Amino acid sequence: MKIATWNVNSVKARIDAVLGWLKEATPDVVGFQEIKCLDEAFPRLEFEALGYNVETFGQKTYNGVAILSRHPIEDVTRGLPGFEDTQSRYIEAVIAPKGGKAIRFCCLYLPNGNPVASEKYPYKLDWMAALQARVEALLPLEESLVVAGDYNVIPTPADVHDPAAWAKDALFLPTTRAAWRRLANLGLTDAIRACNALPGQYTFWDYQAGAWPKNNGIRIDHLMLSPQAADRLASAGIDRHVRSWDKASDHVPAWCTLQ
DNA sequence: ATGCCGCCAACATGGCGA
Repeated sequence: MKIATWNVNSVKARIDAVLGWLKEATPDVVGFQEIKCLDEAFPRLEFEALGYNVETFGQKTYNGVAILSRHPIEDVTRGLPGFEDTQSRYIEAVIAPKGGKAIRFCCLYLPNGNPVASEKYPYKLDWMAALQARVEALLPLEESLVVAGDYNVIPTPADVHDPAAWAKDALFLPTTRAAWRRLANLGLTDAIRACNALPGQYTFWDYQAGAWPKNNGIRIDHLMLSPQAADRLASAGIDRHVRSWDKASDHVPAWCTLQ
Protein backbone atom coordinates (compact mmCIF):
# COMPACT_ATOMS: atom_id res chain seq x y z
CA MET A 1 0.00 0.00 0.00
CA LYS A 2 1.41 3.36 -1.06
CA ILE A 3 0.65 6.20 1.33
CA ALA A 4 1.47 9.84 0.62
CA THR A 5 1.20 13.31 2.08
CA TRP A 6 1.23 16.63 0.26
CA ASN A 7 0.63 20.22 1.27
CA VAL A 8 -0.98 21.40 -1.97
CA ASN A 9 -1.30 25.11 -1.02
CA SER A 10 -4.85 25.51 -2.40
CA VAL A 11 -6.44 22.51 -4.11
CA LYS A 12 -8.38 24.74 -6.51
CA ALA A 13 -5.32 26.68 -7.68
CA ARG A 14 -3.38 23.40 -7.90
CA ILE A 15 -5.94 21.07 -9.45
CA ASP A 16 -4.02 20.29 -12.65
CA ALA A 17 -0.79 19.50 -10.79
CA VAL A 18 -2.64 17.45 -8.17
CA LEU A 19 -4.47 15.35 -10.76
CA GLY A 20 -1.28 14.96 -12.78
CA TRP A 21 0.65 13.74 -9.77
CA LEU A 22 -2.10 11.31 -8.72
CA LYS A 23 -2.08 9.75 -12.21
CA GLU A 24 1.70 9.50 -12.14
CA ALA A 25 2.26 8.36 -8.54
CA THR A 26 -0.95 6.32 -8.09
CA PRO A 27 -0.95 6.38 -4.28
CA ASP A 28 -3.52 4.20 -2.53
CA VAL A 29 -3.95 6.76 0.23
CA VAL A 30 -3.01 10.42 0.31
CA GLY A 31 -3.46 13.20 2.83
CA PHE A 32 -3.67 16.76 1.54
CA GLN A 33 -3.06 19.87 3.62
CA GLU A 34 -3.91 23.51 2.98
CA ILE A 35 -6.79 22.70 0.66
CA LYS A 36 -7.96 26.26 1.46
CA CYS A 37 -11.62 25.63 0.67
CA LEU A 38 -14.86 24.59 2.29
CA ASP A 39 -15.95 20.95 2.00
CA GLU A 40 -18.59 21.85 -0.60
CA ALA A 41 -15.96 23.56 -2.79
CA PHE A 42 -13.55 20.62 -2.77
CA PRO A 43 -13.23 19.16 -6.29
CA ARG A 44 -14.29 15.70 -5.19
CA LEU A 45 -15.75 14.62 -8.53
CA GLU A 46 -12.35 14.93 -10.20
CA PHE A 47 -10.81 12.67 -7.56
CA GLU A 48 -13.69 10.21 -7.56
CA ALA A 49 -13.23 9.90 -11.33
CA LEU A 50 -9.71 8.60 -10.59
CA GLY A 51 -11.14 5.98 -8.25
CA TYR A 52 -10.68 7.71 -4.91
CA ASN A 53 -12.98 7.92 -1.94
CA VAL A 54 -12.81 11.40 -0.44
CA GLU A 55 -13.16 12.78 3.09
CA THR A 56 -12.52 16.43 3.81
CA PHE A 57 -12.26 18.80 6.74
CA GLY A 58 -12.24 22.09 4.92
CA GLN A 59 -11.99 25.74 5.84
CA LYS A 60 -12.35 28.90 3.82
CA THR A 61 -9.14 30.75 2.85
CA TYR A 62 -6.72 28.99 5.21
CA ASN A 63 -5.89 25.47 6.38
CA GLY A 64 -8.16 22.55 5.48
CA VAL A 65 -7.18 18.88 5.20
CA ALA A 66 -8.44 15.89 3.21
CA ILE A 67 -7.96 12.15 2.82
CA LEU A 68 -8.22 10.36 -0.53
CA SER A 69 -8.20 6.56 -0.62
CA ARG A 70 -8.73 3.85 -3.20
CA HIS A 71 -9.91 1.68 -0.30
CA PRO A 72 -12.96 2.30 1.89
CA ILE A 73 -12.54 5.09 4.47
CA GLU A 74 -14.09 4.34 7.86
CA ASP A 75 -14.36 5.95 11.31
CA VAL A 76 -13.52 9.50 10.22
CA THR A 77 -12.53 11.98 12.95
CA ARG A 78 -12.37 15.68 12.13
CA GLY A 79 -10.28 17.85 14.41
CA LEU A 80 -7.62 16.79 16.88
CA PRO A 81 -9.43 14.99 19.73
CA GLY A 82 -9.30 16.81 23.04
CA PHE A 83 -8.17 20.10 21.50
CA GLU A 84 -10.42 23.10 21.00
CA ASP A 85 -9.44 24.49 17.60
CA THR A 86 -11.05 26.99 15.27
CA GLN A 87 -8.69 25.90 12.46
CA SER A 88 -9.19 22.79 10.29
CA ARG A 89 -5.86 21.03 10.66
CA TYR A 90 -6.51 17.35 11.43
CA ILE A 91 -8.46 14.48 9.92
CA GLU A 92 -8.08 10.84 10.92
CA ALA A 93 -9.63 7.68 9.52
CA VAL A 94 -9.26 3.93 9.18
CA ILE A 95 -8.37 2.72 5.69
CA ALA A 96 -9.90 -0.70 5.29
CA PRO A 97 -8.90 -2.66 2.16
CA LYS A 98 -11.30 -5.51 1.37
CA GLY A 99 -9.46 -8.64 2.41
CA GLY A 100 -6.31 -6.67 3.24
CA LYS A 101 -4.58 -5.15 6.24
CA ALA A 102 -6.17 -2.00 7.61
CA ILE A 103 -4.24 1.09 8.61
CA ARG A 104 -5.17 4.08 10.69
CA PHE A 105 -4.19 7.25 8.85
CA CYS A 106 -3.84 10.67 10.45
CA CYS A 107 -3.47 13.69 8.15
CA LEU A 108 -2.25 16.81 9.94
CA TYR A 109 -1.32 20.38 9.20
CA LEU A 110 0.66 21.46 12.23
CA PRO A 111 0.69 25.22 12.93
CA ASN A 112 3.64 27.17 11.52
CA GLY A 113 4.20 29.07 14.78
CA ASN A 114 5.80 32.24 13.43
CA PRO A 115 6.29 34.91 14.63
CA VAL A 116 7.75 33.24 17.70
CA ALA A 117 7.00 36.23 19.94
CA SER A 118 3.30 36.14 19.04
CA GLU A 119 0.49 33.93 20.31
CA LYS A 120 1.09 31.73 17.27
CA TYR A 121 4.06 29.96 18.85
CA PRO A 122 2.31 28.79 22.04
CA TYR A 123 -0.57 27.69 19.79
CA LYS A 124 1.91 25.52 17.88
CA LEU A 125 3.30 24.01 21.09
CA ASP A 126 -0.19 23.38 22.48
CA TRP A 127 -1.12 21.71 19.22
CA MET A 128 1.97 19.49 19.40
CA ALA A 129 1.09 18.51 22.98
CA ALA A 130 -2.40 17.53 21.86
CA LEU A 131 -0.96 15.51 18.99
CA GLN A 132 1.34 13.79 21.49
CA ALA A 133 -1.68 12.88 23.61
CA ARG A 134 -3.53 11.55 20.57
CA VAL A 135 -0.62 9.33 19.52
CA GLU A 136 -0.26 8.11 23.13
CA ALA A 137 -3.92 7.12 23.02
CA LEU A 138 -3.59 5.33 19.66
CA LEU A 139 -0.34 3.39 20.14
CA PRO A 140 -1.82 0.92 22.68
CA LEU A 141 -4.26 -0.19 19.95
CA GLU A 142 -1.21 -1.77 18.25
CA GLU A 143 -2.51 -0.88 14.79
CA SER A 144 -0.59 -0.03 11.66
CA LEU A 145 -0.70 3.72 12.25
CA VAL A 146 0.59 6.37 9.85
CA VAL A 147 0.67 9.95 11.18
CA ALA A 148 1.44 12.03 8.13
CA GLY A 149 1.39 15.63 7.10
CA ASP A 150 2.98 19.04 7.10
CA TYR A 151 4.51 19.09 10.59
CA ASN A 152 6.16 22.51 10.12
CA VAL A 153 9.09 21.00 12.04
CA ILE A 154 12.66 20.68 10.78
CA PRO A 155 13.81 17.71 12.88
CA THR A 156 17.60 18.02 12.61
CA PRO A 157 20.31 20.20 11.02
CA ALA A 158 20.57 17.61 8.25
CA ASP A 159 17.04 18.62 7.22
CA VAL A 160 17.82 22.24 6.33
CA HIS A 161 20.21 23.80 3.83
CA ASP A 162 21.38 26.52 6.24
CA PRO A 163 20.73 25.65 9.90
CA ALA A 164 22.05 29.01 11.13
CA ALA A 165 19.56 30.92 9.00
CA TRP A 166 16.68 28.99 10.59
CA ALA A 167 18.01 28.95 14.18
CA LYS A 168 15.37 31.37 15.52
CA ASP A 169 12.50 30.18 13.34
CA ALA A 170 9.51 28.43 14.91
CA LEU A 171 10.14 25.45 12.60
CA PHE A 172 13.61 24.84 14.02
CA LEU A 173 13.78 26.27 17.55
CA PRO A 174 15.20 23.87 20.19
CA THR A 175 11.79 23.89 21.92
CA THR A 176 10.08 22.82 18.69
CA ARG A 177 12.60 20.10 18.01
CA ALA A 178 12.34 18.85 21.60
CA ALA A 179 8.58 18.48 21.15
CA TRP A 180 9.23 16.61 17.91
CA ARG A 181 11.63 14.24 19.70
CA ARG A 182 9.10 13.60 22.47
CA LEU A 183 6.65 12.52 19.78
CA ALA A 184 9.16 10.37 17.90
CA ASN A 185 10.39 8.85 21.14
CA LEU A 186 6.97 7.37 21.78
CA GLY A 187 8.20 4.79 19.29
CA LEU A 188 7.35 6.30 15.90
CA THR A 189 9.54 5.70 12.86
CA ASP A 190 10.27 8.56 10.44
CA ALA A 191 9.67 6.69 7.17
CA ILE A 192 11.76 8.98 4.97
CA ARG A 193 14.73 8.86 7.33
CA ALA A 194 14.42 5.10 7.84
CA CYS A 195 14.86 4.62 4.10
CA ASN A 196 17.38 7.40 3.36
CA ALA A 197 19.92 8.79 5.83
CA LEU A 198 21.44 11.33 3.42
CA PRO A 199 21.14 15.04 4.21
CA GLY A 200 19.15 17.32 1.92
CA GLN A 201 15.96 15.26 1.66
CA TYR A 202 13.85 18.38 1.36
CA THR A 203 10.08 18.62 0.93
CA PHE A 204 9.64 22.42 0.87
CA TRP A 205 11.29 25.26 -0.96
CA ASP A 206 10.04 28.81 -0.42
CA TYR A 207 8.68 30.67 -3.42
CA GLN A 208 10.90 33.60 -2.43
CA ALA A 209 14.55 34.36 -2.99
CA GLY A 210 15.12 31.66 -5.60
CA ALA A 211 14.97 28.95 -2.96
CA TRP A 212 14.12 26.20 -5.46
CA PRO A 213 16.87 26.84 -8.07
CA LYS A 214 19.38 27.26 -5.22
CA ASN A 215 18.05 24.13 -3.48
CA ASN A 216 17.52 26.10 -0.28
CA GLY A 217 15.02 23.62 1.07
CA ILE A 218 13.80 22.17 4.34
CA ARG A 219 12.30 18.80 5.29
CA ILE A 220 9.05 19.45 7.14
CA ASP A 221 6.58 16.92 5.64
CA HIS A 222 6.77 13.62 7.46
CA LEU A 223 5.26 10.14 7.61
CA MET A 224 5.57 8.79 11.14
CA LEU A 225 4.86 5.09 11.63
CA SER A 226 3.81 3.01 14.62
CA PRO A 227 5.92 -0.12 15.24
CA GLN A 228 3.29 -2.22 13.48
CA ALA A 229 3.43 0.03 10.40
CA ALA A 230 7.23 0.28 10.54
CA ASP A 231 7.45 -3.51 10.42
CA ARG A 232 5.68 -3.31 7.05
CA LEU A 233 7.78 -0.41 5.66
CA ALA A 234 9.21 -1.34 2.24
CA SER A 235 10.21 1.99 0.70
CA ALA A 236 9.83 5.75 1.01
CA GLY A 237 10.58 8.77 -1.13
CA ILE A 238 10.05 12.41 -1.98
CA ASP A 239 8.70 13.46 -5.40
CA ARG A 240 10.89 16.54 -5.66
CA HIS A 241 10.50 16.87 -9.43
CA VAL A 242 6.95 18.09 -8.81
CA ARG A 243 8.42 21.35 -7.45
CA SER A 244 9.50 22.35 -10.96
CA TRP A 245 6.03 21.93 -12.46
CA ASP A 246 3.97 24.84 -13.69
CA LYS A 247 2.06 26.49 -10.84
CA ALA A 248 3.79 24.24 -8.30
CA SER A 249 3.01 24.10 -4.61
CA ASP A 250 5.90 25.15 -2.39
CA HIS A 251 5.74 21.62 -0.92
CA VAL A 252 6.22 18.33 -2.78
CA PRO A 253 4.65 14.93 -2.04
CA ALA A 254 6.35 12.52 0.36
CA TRP A 255 5.33 8.88 0.42
CA CYS A 256 6.04 5.40 1.73
CA THR A 257 4.95 1.89 0.85
CA LEU A 258 3.85 -0.71 3.40
CA GLN A 259 3.88 -4.42 2.58
C1' DA B 1 18.11 43.78 2.56
C1' DT B 2 15.02 41.62 -0.73
C1' DG B 3 13.21 38.42 -4.07
C1' DC B 4 6.64 34.55 -4.03
C1' DC B 5 2.08 32.97 -3.97
C1' DG B 6 -2.98 32.36 -2.94
C1' DC B 7 -6.83 33.97 -0.53
C1' DC B 8 -10.35 37.51 0.63
C1' DA B 9 -13.29 41.64 0.14
C1' DA B 10 -14.56 44.13 -3.47
C1' DC B 11 -12.88 46.49 -8.02
C1' DA B 12 -7.85 48.10 -7.08
C1' DT B 13 -5.04 46.67 -4.20
C1' DG B 14 -3.80 45.87 0.61
C1' DG B 15 -3.73 42.58 4.46
C1' DC B 16 -2.91 38.05 5.99
C1' DG B 17 -0.51 33.71 6.34
C1' DA B 18 3.15 31.14 5.24
